[in-house]
Parts: sequence; C-alpha cells; structure tokens
Amino acid sequence: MSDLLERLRARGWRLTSQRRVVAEVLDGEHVHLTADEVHARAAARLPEISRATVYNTLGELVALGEVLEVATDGRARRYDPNAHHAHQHLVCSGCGAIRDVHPHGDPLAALPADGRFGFTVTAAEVTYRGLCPNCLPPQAP
Amino acid sequence: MSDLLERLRARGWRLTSQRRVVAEVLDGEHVHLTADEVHARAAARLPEISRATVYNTLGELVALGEVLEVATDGRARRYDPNAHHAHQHLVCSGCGAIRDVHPHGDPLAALPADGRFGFTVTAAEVTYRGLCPNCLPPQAP
DNA sequence: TCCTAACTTGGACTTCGTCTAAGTCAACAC
DNA sequence: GTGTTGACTTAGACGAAGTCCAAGTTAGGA
Repeated sequence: MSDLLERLRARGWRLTSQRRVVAEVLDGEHVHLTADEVHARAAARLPEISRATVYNTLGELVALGEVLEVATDGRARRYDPNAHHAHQHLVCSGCGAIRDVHPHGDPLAALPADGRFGFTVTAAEVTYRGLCPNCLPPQAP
Repeated sequence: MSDLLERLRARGWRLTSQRRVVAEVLDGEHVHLTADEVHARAAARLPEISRATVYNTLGELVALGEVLEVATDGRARRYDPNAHHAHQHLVCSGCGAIRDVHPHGDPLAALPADGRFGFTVTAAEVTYRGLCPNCLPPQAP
C-alpha cells in the first residue's frame, strides 16, 4: 500500500492528506466500494473531507490505471482496487454483491477481426450474472 | 413487430396507445436508444406521453425479456430491442457508439463451477471496448 | 353501456455525479 | 526556516437520470 502511495508520488501527485486517506481506504479493503462508501470510510479518518475530493481522487486513480471502475446496472459505480490482476466480475442480481472471478481464456480472442466493424478493440469486460447463495430461493426437495 | 404487440397481449398486457407507441419505437429502429430518446420519438407520435410511462413501459419490456438494458459507463442506460438473438456489445470509448457483435463460443463455459462462489450463474455479458473508425487518432505513416 | 382494476400523468423527489469560486497548503527555492 | 505559487480542497449549487405518488383516465370484461 505504501507501494501505491509511492507510485502516485512518482507520477507527480501532490500527496495531500485527503488523497492519502482515499488511497488507503481503497487499498486496505479489497472489496468493491461505491464513491459514497469510500467517502464515508475516508470521513471516518478525516472528517472534513468533501465528496468532491473523493470523486476527483477516484477519477484520477482510474485515469492512472490504479483502480477500475465497475459499472453495475443502473446503480452507483463501484471502484475496484484490484486493477493489476486481470479478472472479471460476478454480480448477484438479487443484492448487487460483486465477486472477482477468473475465467479461462481471453474473451478478446472470441471476436474475429472481421466482426469488429473497423473498431480498434482494446478490452473485453465480462459480467457474469446470477444469484448468490443468500439470494437463492429455497428449493423444493 | 405486430408480433411483439401480440406477444404482449398474450401475456395479459392492456394495450394502451402509450405502450403501443413505445413498443413501435423500439421495434422500428434497431439501434440502442436511451430512455429519453425513446420518449422523444414516442412523443413525436403521441405528444402527451409522459416520461414516467416511458420508464414504466421500458421496465416492463425488460422484465418480460423483450428488450435488453445495456449499461454503458456512467451514461444513461440504453435499450436494445434485439433481445431474441444472442449477441454482445462493442462500445466506442470515444463517442459511446454501440454495435452488436457475435463472438464465438459461450462465455459461460469459461467460468468453471468451482470458481463461482456458490452463485447460480445464468448469464454472461461481454462488453468489448475500443475506438470506432471515426474516433481513431490519425496514424503517422 | 357500465364498472373497475390497471394504466397514465405531472410534478416533486432522490440519487449520483459535476462544476465553480474562493480559500488552503505541499513542495520547491532560497 | 520562510516565502511563493500553482495545485488541491471545500461547500454548496447545479444537472442528469431515474423513481414515486396521488389524482385522473381508460381498456376490456360483465
């Protein structure tokens, strides 16, 4: 985690207490937090931090590639600190829970060049949807 | 398209003029419209239709599986009338344009049961990201 | 033709995110 | 250590997208 702060400093970041706290919140918990959750946890350590700063900092971390933005349905964006390890997401349609998953193979390979409409394709995001054990309806025996 | 209206009637829908217009807008154009665009096109034919009704109707069509919701980044949801033909989406990171694409294979097969955390996985959505020909920066020779 | 539950309406409201002007401060130079 | 300055932060207004609600309307069966 001091790794993260050092990478940020190396890229010319001014290391303010606000940015440090946001980076530590993301780096400390390997879960997928919304911006508001990040703000709440950051505010627990630095009560006067503003929402705008949290949004700014998250946006910068995403632009630097240190954090991934996960777009779940119509809900709030979530932020995934696990950006340095390729993975996909499994989302519970019931409660919105997200897990990182590691499917086989490269989804990019499944899309041949002649099916790309001239696009320069750089990434493929896979979102698996289903119900988590807690949200499964009970089964008749 | 009268197919769609008939399927809806068969499922017990009351066929109001508002629902008919929304269904026709989606069915007529095989593009990916936002709710506001659907509202604008519906209002061209039925000026007094309200936003709430458009949202309600789109939500019902999605629940019935007649239309897919496509979540692009942080922008407005888009609605895809091509729900009866399996496909994935290719999104331009520059302008937000969306194309339907048809990759090989089944992405669900890439996620083994022991990597599913006990979830009952029912679907896999793949979003390819890149730049469309219009948004590509010009190449040095 | 009547009745009624289902549907629609307009507008207020919520949520999520962005913007702005004014104030603050990290980091560099001395 | 002190001063300087441009980058950073703040509060709150603003905006876009979507939901909710009470009152009014209507499709379709009796």
